[in-house]
Amino acid sequence: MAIDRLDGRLIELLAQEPRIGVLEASRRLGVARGTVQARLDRLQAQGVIRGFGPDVDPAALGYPVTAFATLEIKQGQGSDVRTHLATVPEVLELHTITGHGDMLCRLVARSNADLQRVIDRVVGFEGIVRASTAIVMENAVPLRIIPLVRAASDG
Amino acid sequence: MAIDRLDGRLIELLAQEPRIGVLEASRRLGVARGTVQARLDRLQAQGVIRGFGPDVDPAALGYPVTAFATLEIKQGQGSDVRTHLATVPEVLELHTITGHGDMLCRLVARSNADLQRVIDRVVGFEGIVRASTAIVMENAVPLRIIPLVRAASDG
DNA sequence: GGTGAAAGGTCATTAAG
DNA sequence: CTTAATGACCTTTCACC
Repeated sequence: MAIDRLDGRLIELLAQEPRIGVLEASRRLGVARGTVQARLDRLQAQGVIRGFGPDVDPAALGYPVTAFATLEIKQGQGSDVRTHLATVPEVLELHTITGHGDMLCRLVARSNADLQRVIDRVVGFEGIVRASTAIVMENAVPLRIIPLVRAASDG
Repeated sequence: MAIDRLDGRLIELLAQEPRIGVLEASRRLGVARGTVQARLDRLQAQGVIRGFGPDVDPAALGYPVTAFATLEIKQGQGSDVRTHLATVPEVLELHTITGHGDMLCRLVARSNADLQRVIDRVVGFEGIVRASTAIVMENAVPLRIIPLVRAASDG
């Protein structure tokens, strides 16, 4: 189940230089090409590596404002709220969290003013009782995974 | 600055099938190779596409528990807290948010019991006054970007 | 458009758990 | 004995000029 040292180094290498191929990776890691290929296949089969999709920056798309909204949901309306929020493009992710029918969602907007429009659309749904929004001022630690990979592979 | 319809379709295509090359992408989109290559170069130069790093699933690494912690920071200790949290592998991201010296961080742990260890390590720092943690029960909408890309390219 | 290179697959051999 | 790594070979496909 867990990944070993070589898996960890492979993931790190791919994260740092995504453009290198299997052959180049095998050279860098000092192992055979087939080994890298087998590891990659296994990591993807296990679901450790979900894919290699493009990493898109919302700010560069014109949405420089990020916010987190905590939503209080009316009993039994969770499913409807999920469906509703999934239709809002500015909702980048949504979690149900511990607490009395609470959800947490990540939003982006074109500006602070535009955030009002987004929030109105988000909470404009009968199942949502209350919403509390926190605007992100600085992304001190951008979403990262490498340190965790190191920890998981006892690197 | 903004992306057009073709950019949007290209990003979508790459998100759905990351393994396809420039040539195959040009066939699917019905445009010339050079066009796709130029668009890709421009999108990366503009920062819209940050890269094609591997998308790693923390759960598959053995960290199935996710939580969000809101931290209240002592005045003037923000920088030290950032440095401290950056050393904790289980801290996947950290934001400074609106509110009285507040930060929001995303954590993962091996189990609910292990979460206690992670939180202890996170808050075991003098600059942190108070911490409030919400455990994620269900990731109703996984982190996504395609709907926003569609909206940005008026797709 | 042509060409050098790499990806992806299969195989037998060898090493290690 | 089972699993994994290796190096060799092959064909298709792509990236670059």
